[in-house]
This record gives sequence, structure tokens and C-alpha cells, in this order.
Amino acid sequence: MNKKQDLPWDNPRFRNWIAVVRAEKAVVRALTKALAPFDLKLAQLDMLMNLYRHPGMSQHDLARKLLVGRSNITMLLPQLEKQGLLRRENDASDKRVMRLTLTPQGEALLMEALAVYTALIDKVMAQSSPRDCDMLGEQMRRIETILAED
Amino acid sequence: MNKKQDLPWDNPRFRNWIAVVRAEKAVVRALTKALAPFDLKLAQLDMLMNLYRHPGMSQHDLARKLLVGRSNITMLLPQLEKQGLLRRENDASDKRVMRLTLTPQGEALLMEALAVYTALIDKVMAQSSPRDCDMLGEQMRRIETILAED
DNA sequence: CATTATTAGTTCAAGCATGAACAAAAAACA
DNA sequence: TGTTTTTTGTTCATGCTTGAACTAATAATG
Repeated sequence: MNKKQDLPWDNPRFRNWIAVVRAEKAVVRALTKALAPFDLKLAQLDMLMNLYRHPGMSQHDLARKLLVGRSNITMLLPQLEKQGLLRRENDASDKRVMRLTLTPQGEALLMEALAVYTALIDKVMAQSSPRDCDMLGEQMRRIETILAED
Repeated sequence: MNKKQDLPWDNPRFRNWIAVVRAEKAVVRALTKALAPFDLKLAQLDMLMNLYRHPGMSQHDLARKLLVGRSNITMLLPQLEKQGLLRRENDASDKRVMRLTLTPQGEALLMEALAVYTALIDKVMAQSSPRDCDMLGEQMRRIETILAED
């Protein structure tokens, strides 16, 4: 059995990681609320963002970028397609893959939603100096790298 | 319409926040996998942790601590109770509230699971100096504070 | 070629989280 | 005291996410 000193809440790494989780959760909540007027879920916005940066992406690639399963993409795409925000087109040379691109309306909505998104993130990160903010990012990217080595 | 410089991915705060989200997601995935042998979900482990620290908590308080809805607690508790990990007892002075306490088996399982938990967090945070790690935690706690002012 | 293995996307059932509507108990207040 | 408000926990319908099983298409291998 662990002694008291070994309990996680006495471990700085653990305590600080918990803070990350809680902050992330809080921001996601706030963001979800802020995006409601656009009738956009956070997951949908993530999709639009990725498609904006990488037009013609396949569903498989999109899933990998977003760290979600392929079926998740399949389930969520029809909504966005029905709203006229993106197009799904068969790849000419490989009949298995679907190429995804934003429509002009998709881009327009994305820009509006991004303004809200960035405003909130700006507000939330404003209390860290640029240097600290970058260090934060560095640490996080390193964590992702570590775990990417499955 | 925004100019290119105004796009979020050119905004350090935004980019670094995205890194937080991705790292958090990656760690949660890894943790979920690591906890599978204990037949414990991450959410369940969070509950056990909180009950260990605050025995006799009410469901309402637990929900607030975990940043989830009350109904969520109601839905998840029966599983843990059936597994004999905790007890739900009526409060003597207030018949509305349920007092939650870990059973010895609950505590035992918690300790085992925490060892795995902390090992992973340790591994993941090991690449940050203690000073950086603490700064990370500070920034995150500030973010939570900012958003707590609804 | 022909056969086998891999890959892209879909379908489906299951679990988790949420919020609204509700019942019971307690608190506030007149 | 009697009435209204607030609080605690539950129920229910909804939506998100996942993983496994499946189909179709392509790639790799003999």
C-alpha cells in the first residue's frame, strides 16, 4: 500500500495534469455554448477547420487528423452535407475514397465561427505571457509525440 | 472577411491551445487503454478518487467536483455499487441526500488503478522540468478560474 | 493472371453524457 | 402555520463516440 506521500495529489506532475484536464473541459463547455448560435458542434467546427486547410481530404485522413474513428466521420458528415457546408465527391482514380471540400457557405460559416472561437481562446490564454504560452504548446506537442509512438 | 494573418493557425494562442486539446485527448485514450484491465472507465476512476479524498460526499457535490451533470452521477453509480466498490447511504438528517463512501475493495482497486494512472502521467510529464510543469499547472488553473466566473 | 491481403467507407449496437421534466424533501417566508 | 422556493436525486429522450462486422475496391504476392 502506498504511503501518504505517494498519493497522486502530492505528486506535482499529477496535480498539474489534472489541472490540464479540468481547464480543457471548462473551455470545451464554454466553447460549445459560444458556438450554439451557429448551430455548430465543436466536433463539426473541427472538421470544417481541417477541410479548409486541406481541401480534398479523404474521410480516413480527416479521422486521423481529428483523432477519432472512421465511423465517427461517417455519422457526422451527412449533417454538414445537408446544411450545404461541404461536398463529398468520389475520387476519380480510387473509387473507395471520398474527397471532401468546403462549399462557399461552409467557408463563410467557418470564418464566423472561428472569430468566436479565437476570441474565447484569446481571452483564456491572455493571462499567460507569449513566452509561457509557447512553452505550454511545446510541452503539449511533446506529450502528443510521446504517445504517438504506440 | 479575415486576412490570412488573422487565421487562427497563425495565432500562437490558438495554435498552442489546440496542442492542449490534442495532448489531452491522446492521454485520455492512453489512460483508458491502460485502465481496461481493471475494468474501470476513466470517469469511474475519477469518482473513486474524489470519494477517497472526501468520504461521505453527496451526489450533488460529486457532480460539481467532476464538472458533470447530476444525472450523469445517477447513471454511473449503480455500476460501481454493484461491483461493491462504494456504498450509498441515506443521510440521517436530510432524506434527500445520499452519502457516498468507498468500500475497502473500492479503496484497494483505487490504489491499484492509481499506480497505473500516475505511472502514465509521470511518463508523459517527465519531459518537462519541475518548474515548467508547475507553470503549466498554474496557467491551467488560471484558465479554469477565468471560466468559473460564468 | 489469380489469389490473398489491405484499405476506405458504412452499418449497427452499445455505452456515456447531457438537459429537461419530474418527485420528494427541506428551507424561506408570510 | 401554511405556502412558495430551492435543492437533491431520478427518469427519459437525444446525440456523440466507439469498435466490431461488413462490403467494395485496390494492392501485393504467387
